[in-house]
Formats: sequence, structure tokens, C-alpha cells
Amino acid sequence: MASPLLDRLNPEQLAAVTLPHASALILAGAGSGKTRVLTTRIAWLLATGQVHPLGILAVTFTNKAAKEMLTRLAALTPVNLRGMWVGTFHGLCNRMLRAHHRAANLPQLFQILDTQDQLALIKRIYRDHNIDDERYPPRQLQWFIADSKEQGLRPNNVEAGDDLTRRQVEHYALYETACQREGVVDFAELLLRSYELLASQEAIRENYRRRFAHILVDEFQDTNILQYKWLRLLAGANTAMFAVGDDDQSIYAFRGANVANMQHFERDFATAERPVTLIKLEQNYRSHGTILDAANTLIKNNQLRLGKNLWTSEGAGEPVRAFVAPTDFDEARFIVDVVQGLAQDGLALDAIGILYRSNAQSRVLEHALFNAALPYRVYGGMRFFERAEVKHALAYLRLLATPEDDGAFLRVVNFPPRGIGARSLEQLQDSARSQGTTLWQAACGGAIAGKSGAAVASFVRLIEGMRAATASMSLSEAVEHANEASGLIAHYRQEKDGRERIENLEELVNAADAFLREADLAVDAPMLPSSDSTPATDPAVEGATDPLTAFLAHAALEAGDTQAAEGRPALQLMTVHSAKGLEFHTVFVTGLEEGLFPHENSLNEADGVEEERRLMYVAITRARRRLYLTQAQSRMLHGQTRFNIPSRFMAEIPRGLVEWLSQPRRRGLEVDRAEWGNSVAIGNSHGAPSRVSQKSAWHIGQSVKHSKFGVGVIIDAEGRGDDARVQVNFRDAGVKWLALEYAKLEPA
DNA sequence: AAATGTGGAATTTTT
DNA sequence: TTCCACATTT
Repeated sequence: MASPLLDRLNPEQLAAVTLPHASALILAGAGSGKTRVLTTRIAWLLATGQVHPLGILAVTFTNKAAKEMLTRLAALTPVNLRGMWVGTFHGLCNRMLRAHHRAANLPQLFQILDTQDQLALIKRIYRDHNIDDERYPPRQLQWFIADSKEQGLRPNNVEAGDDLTRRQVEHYALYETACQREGVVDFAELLLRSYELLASQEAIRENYRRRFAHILVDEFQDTNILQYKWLRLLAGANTAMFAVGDDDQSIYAFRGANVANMQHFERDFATAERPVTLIKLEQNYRSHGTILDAANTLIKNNQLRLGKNLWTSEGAGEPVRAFVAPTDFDEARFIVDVVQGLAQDGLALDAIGILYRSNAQSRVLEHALFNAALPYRVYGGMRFFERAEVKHALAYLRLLATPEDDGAFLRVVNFPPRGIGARSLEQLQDSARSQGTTLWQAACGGAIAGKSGAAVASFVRLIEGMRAATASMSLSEAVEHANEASGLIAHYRQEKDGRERIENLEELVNAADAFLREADLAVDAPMLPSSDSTPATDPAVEGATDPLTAFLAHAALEAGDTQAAEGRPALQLMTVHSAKGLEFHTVFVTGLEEGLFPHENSLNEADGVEEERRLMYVAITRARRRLYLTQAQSRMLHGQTRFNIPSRFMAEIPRGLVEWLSQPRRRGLEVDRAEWGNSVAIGNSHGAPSRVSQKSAWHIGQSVKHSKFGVGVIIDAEGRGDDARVQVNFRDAGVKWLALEYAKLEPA
């Protein structure tokens, strides 16, 4: 079929886009045009009249990916996409549960707990039930609950072999009861509840199965067990499942992502007459050849892969640059030097990504960049909707919708301070517990006498007044009203650091406005549905919920950016995890040291190093043109200087691809005498190799090899001549003192 | 209710 | 070291 839609697709992409109505697994390597294939596939299905937009379900992991898919799709097709199910797993489950809240046994206006809210709820339950938070750390329970739910397990399904698990199951059950009473659901619950709805309600399940002729899944390697089961439930005899993923980029196993889903796909989605098609997209449109060679060679060291080799029609490009710095400080300075050179050559700063394994590494880098007056942006950290003042405002709004929400109640009952102290709260909680009611009901029931009672009563009046006042307002007007009437604005005006918080509260008003415009919800819809409103019969209908509830769900499901983008272009600093999906002209992968990258904790985890290697693979494949790999021989971590040997990943990249900007190894040094003194590696700006002034045979921070103990790093030394001894931190054998005279050490 | 002190932990985190 | 949560002061 001739169509501009299919122009310039390579043969594999074309095959994927125009596959017949059957399930397929698309192994899409980094930079292989995965999103393009996904969106073009949908556009092609629509253009050829094979399916109506309502017959498509496209699911992603991030809101960003979902939004991008919609935007690109809108540019590819004239078809009106309204009502099409495109979104994140959580977003789609939310949508489904709103539509069938009764069948799912949820209140129509159920609220969504983010991880913060969830932890607060757990702590509250602990207090109510006198649970020892030392023996059962709240975070551990939080993890336990999420993990259980992601395996589809309710408290009575969890196998409790040991005492600790038995207790955790009890606490999980208490948590569930509280959630149900307050009408709140956490992230994992959205999925599990939706899964159970489909599993138990045949009519609903069949309705969706008939409807979705095509289900398309992005980043399939990141699906967890429950998401996979959810997809299987949704897929009927008539459904073509189109899963796109890359097992080599699976870096979220620690959160339950299950790469095995890719292996099972063929078995589980094949039908008698329609086998599963497997297509590999291996042509890379992002990077030069050398960078791909480095990535390919590295990832070949992994055993657990489906197998794939990226190639490009572009040239080899520049070599990979490697640099070893004596300290993390020098590593940062090297990066500053190189960046300044690149900037001088005209490279935009935002085309440069500086990646690290863990967030703690950003500090030194930031420090150096700041001193050099280089603008940078750090990804990660507090997101907009997670900020305390924003959460406070949202809590007021939540109370308007669902006063049963104890979490919201507790968050703002005395914020800004209004004389409802710990004592009054305790009374309220006692009363609520003994009556089996929520705090709001206890507050309304006048559980407290005296002055505190008056304060509580006035809080109740405040909320009710706000509800009445906002009933006829637009969403953003209501948000603004909540900001003011709650006293939040006035409160922060008095605080010396309150200006930014007030700005964020004002930004929340804008966010509400923008949300309504983007979500395309009826602008003049009432703030809250009337109590007798019936649920939408057609789950496809947008705006099945009121604007406020939709906005609150949005705030929970899309936490927003970490910080507003700055005007001028800035360097991009982030963890390797958050770099997934992005690309940069130039990439620095920093901290390539054993213990850091691969992280030491990964060594004890099953297949941990393989996941670290995939992470390294992701890091390398972010680079389009230029790649720097840097390492520090010593690094300040947790308040102490640590000496690490070079990352094994450094050695897994073919030497021929690498240009060393520092001395890679010291060979053929005199080994019969130990002389101490700091050896100084002199890094210069980008380009030319630097020299190392090296007087002594051995020095602290040096990598060495021992015939029995293996590789390690010298971390301390004493004595001279025949008495010289060094302390070596071996990778596998631990820390040992060795006499140089006897121990046959070699430079490693 | 703010201010100050203390102890413990410190990969990664799309929702 | 540095950050955070939590407890204790003032």
C-alpha cells in the first residue's frame, strides 16, 4: 500500500507497522525508532480502516510517553482520537475503576495515594495499633504491600512461612481495611483492583475484550507480573497484542519489572491459527558506529538475553574517550574542562548529558559546575505535586470531595496552625476508633468539648464553607479559593522562605487550568457530581468523573516535573535510570568504579551484575556522537574516602575503540622498592592525552593484583624498603595488610 | 509551634 | 558527609 505514512520506514519497521491482525513482539533496540513504529502502526490501522479509535488500547509506563504518543499520532492521522485509550497502566486502570466503581467496590470519588500518602497511612495505622515501627519498619511494609499486590496477592493469599511474614500480612490486612474505609487506593491497588474487576466480572471483561481489537504496549520489558496478567485478561480471541520492548534495557527489576514476560509472550499470546510474530529492530538511528560497537560488545557479556545487535549506516565516528582521575573532585574538574571546550566549539549545553549511577554523585559535579558558572539542570528530587505546600492545598481539595479521607484530614486539620494540637487529635482519633468512624465524622459529632472542641468545630465549618463556596466555581477558581480560604497563602506570607511556596500554590491554580484544557473535560461541568448521579455506562466517555476528582487523580498519577525548565540551555545531570529514553550529542558516564557502577549491592542480588550491565548499556546508547567514560581512583562517600578499582565495564569495551585521555594503566614499573608520595595525574582540557608524573612504584589508590586474592586497591601504606607494607582492599577477598617483600603484587 | 539536638541510614524509582 | 525523621527543648 502506497502511503506517505510508510515512507522512509526500513524493512523491519515496515513489517512491524503493517503486520496482519495477530499478536507480535517487537524487539526494538535503543534508538531504533520504537516510538515511531508504535505510532505509525496505530495510524496505519486507522488509515486502512481496520479499526476505530475506540478499538485501540495503547499503554505506556510514563505520562510523558503517553503524551508523546498522542501528539505524534495526532500529526500522523486526521482521525479524531477522542476517547481512544492511550495512557499509563495506572491511568487506564484509574479510568476503568471510575467507570465501574460500583462493581469494583469503590466509592465513586475514591482518592489515589501516592507513595508519600501511603507511608503516612502506614505510620498512622502503626500508631493506632501500637505496632513497633522498629521491628517492622514502615518502609519495609510499604515495600511488602506493593510487592504482594504486584504479584496479585491479597493478605489471605500471601504465603506466610515465617513469623515476620505473618506479621507483615496482618499489617497488610489492617492497611487494606483502612484504605477501604477511607475510600483510598494506592498505585499498586489501581492495577490489582482493575485486574480483579476484569477477572471476576465476566460481562465487563467481555465488553472490553470485544472492544479492543488492538492492544499496544510500550516498554514491554518493564511490565511486572500483574501488568502482564492484566494484559492477558484484556486480550480476547479477537485481540492483537503488539508489544514493543528491549530486554537489554530492562533496568527496573528492583521494582518488580519482569523481563521473563518477554520470553513468555510468544507462548501466551499465540493462538492456533495465529502464531506470534517476532521482529527485531536493530538499525540504530542515533549513534555513530564506535559507540554502538562499545555497547554491543559490553552487553554480549550478559547471558540472559534474547539476542540483538545494533548497527548503523553512519560511520564509525569518534573513539570513546576514557579518563581516570585521582579523585572525584578531579573527575568533576575534568568534565568542566571538557564541557568548556565543547561549548567553545559551539555545542549547546543541553546537548550534553552527565550521567551517574547514584544521586549522591551529583554533588561534586554540581559544585564544580557551579564554580565554573556553567548552567546545569539536575533531574530527580522533589516533583511539583509532591511539594509540601502543594500537598497541603490538594488535601483541602480532597476533603471537599471526600471528607472520609483521614489522611487529607490529618494533613491540614491544624495546618496552618489553628489550635488543634496533638491532644485534641488524640481524642478525635480515639473517638473515631471506638465508633468505627472516620475522623471527619468524629469531628462533626463534637467528640471534643471546650476550647479545642470549638477549634475543631470551626475547622469543620471552614471545610463546609469552602465546599459550598466552590460548588459553583470552575476548577481553577476552586483551587484559588482553597489556597486563600484555607489560610495557606496568609500563612506562607508570614514565613520568611514562604515566597517560593506561594508561587507554587499559584502555579497549582495554573496547573488546574492547564489540566482542564488538556484533558478536554467539559469546562462547565459541576465541581462535584450530584450524589445521585449514575456512573457512565460507556467507559469510553471522557469526563466520567468530575473535574476536581479528575484533577486530584492527575496530581497523584503525574507528579509533575522536578523543577521548571530554565530559560537558557543547561547541562543535563541525571542518574542513568532517568536517562533512559533520552539522547544527547555528548554523554559523560561518570563514576565507573567497582562498588559504584556496578553498585556493590548488586553483587549480592540474583542477576544483579547483569542488570548493572544493562544499565551501562543504556548509558552508552544515550550518546549520539561523543562518549566520555570517567573514573575516580578515590571518592568521598558517606563521609569517608574510598578507593575503588576500575569498573569491570570499562574493561568490557574493546581497547581499540577507546582513546585514553589519562594514562590507562601503569605497566613495567619498578616493584622492588616502595616509595611513597602522591602521584599526580595531570588532566588537561579535552583532546590531548595527559601526562602522569609518577615517581613511586606504589601509591595509595593504585589498583593492584595479587596471585591469591585477586584485584584490589591500595588504601593505606606504612614503612619503607624491606619493611614496607600496604593495606589493600580486594574486590573479593576484603581488606588485608601485605608485606611488599613477600606478597607478589602486580599493578592491575 | 518554632528551634535545636540526635541517631541512623545513605542504589536505582516511569506510577 | 549529609540528609532526614523524630524527639526534646524553649
